[in-house]
Amino acid sequence: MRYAKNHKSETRARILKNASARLRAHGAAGIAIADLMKESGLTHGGFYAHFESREALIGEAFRDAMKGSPARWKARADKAPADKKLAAIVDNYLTTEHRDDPGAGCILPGLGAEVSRSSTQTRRVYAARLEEMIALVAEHQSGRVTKAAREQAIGTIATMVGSLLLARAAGDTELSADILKAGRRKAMS
Amino acid sequence: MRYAKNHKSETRARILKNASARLRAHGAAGIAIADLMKESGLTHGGFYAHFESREALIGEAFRDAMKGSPARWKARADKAPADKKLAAIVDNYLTTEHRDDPGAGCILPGLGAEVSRSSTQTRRVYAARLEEMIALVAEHQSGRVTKAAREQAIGTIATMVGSLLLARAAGDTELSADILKAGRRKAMS
DNA sequence: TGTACATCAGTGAACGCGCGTTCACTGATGTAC
DNA sequence: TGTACATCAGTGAACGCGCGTTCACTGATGTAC
Repeated sequence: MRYAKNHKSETRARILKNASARLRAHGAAGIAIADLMKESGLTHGGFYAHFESREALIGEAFRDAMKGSPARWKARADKAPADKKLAAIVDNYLTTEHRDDPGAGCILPGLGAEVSRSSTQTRRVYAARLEEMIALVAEHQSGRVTKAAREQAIGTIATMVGSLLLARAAGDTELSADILKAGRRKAMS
Repeated sequence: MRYAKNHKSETRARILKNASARLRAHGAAGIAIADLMKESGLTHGGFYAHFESREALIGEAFRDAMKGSPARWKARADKAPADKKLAAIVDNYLTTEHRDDPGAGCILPGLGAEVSRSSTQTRRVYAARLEEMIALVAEHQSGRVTKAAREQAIGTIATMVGSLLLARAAGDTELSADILKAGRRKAMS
């Protein structure tokens, strides 16, 4: 064979990873096949050897991007001492780095609006991941996962997502720094 | 004259109003000239008698949409008794009606992501309107507009926007209702 | 009062461009015999 | 060992479609003289 055994699956994974970053940074409209393939070191024609269609790719990229946030949150919490797990999640979320690099970060602030216009299946994926995040925050915020803890966790996540959204729109300004700071405090309250 | 004196300006205002609703409901990508003109009762060719370009229209529609939220918040607060002005703003924001009709509502949850990729001018408009909203909330939340009151107001707005974003993505589900409820409580806390 | 011309909101065919998708082809390696 | 053929990831020209934009034209009214 001309290529290593796992060559094709690696190429596919590379395309998917790039698509996932583009999705987070620029939304679905930011995924143009020719650009994406060029970024992945190939020409546009090769795309269809890996994916059924642009639409199918976006579906997969979305699932991939949605997996990222709960995974990163869990990793942050695991590394922090027992009494600082929630703070670790919040403080790593509302940073200027996360604000300025949406392609590497959470998909919720950037894509929430697009999801609300998407298929039922897409929204189920969204809801399932969000529930994971709620459970994770509730666990570290209240110790137990009661109804009240769930409500509090949802409020915290909504504050985090809203703060990042507003901070990103405000760009690199004083207002933006104020938003991140206010969001951190409100989320933990 | 074939038309009333203010006929042209009325037509222009109608196109702009429809564009503003489309912007909030579907983002900039949701504004297609032919569809927009059809909705406004005209054919696509007439568009350029009113606007320089699609890009120019989007800029104006954005400014129009951004004006809406602080205006609506102020109207709600003015109608409420002195001790319930903040609650009036929050409770009217985090409703199923607002969730299900983005075209008539706040532009922040839906368009924040797009704004972060826009021109400096667009972002200045955004920042200016957001400051108005912060001042309005701070006034009704803390009585005075101190630095601490400002921080608290920002947290409240971030919670409102984040909750609406998540609730819209979740659609008309139990989770969505939980988000609206948790958001109302967190925002007021 | 009548004629010729200007005005102007709106029409709809046509153009050009970007982009998703298709498809015949390439070129390197594996396999059959 | 050598020859013919299959395989398969990737190439790049070409196609078709949607959509923003242009432009010659319409048709009703106003104005000049």
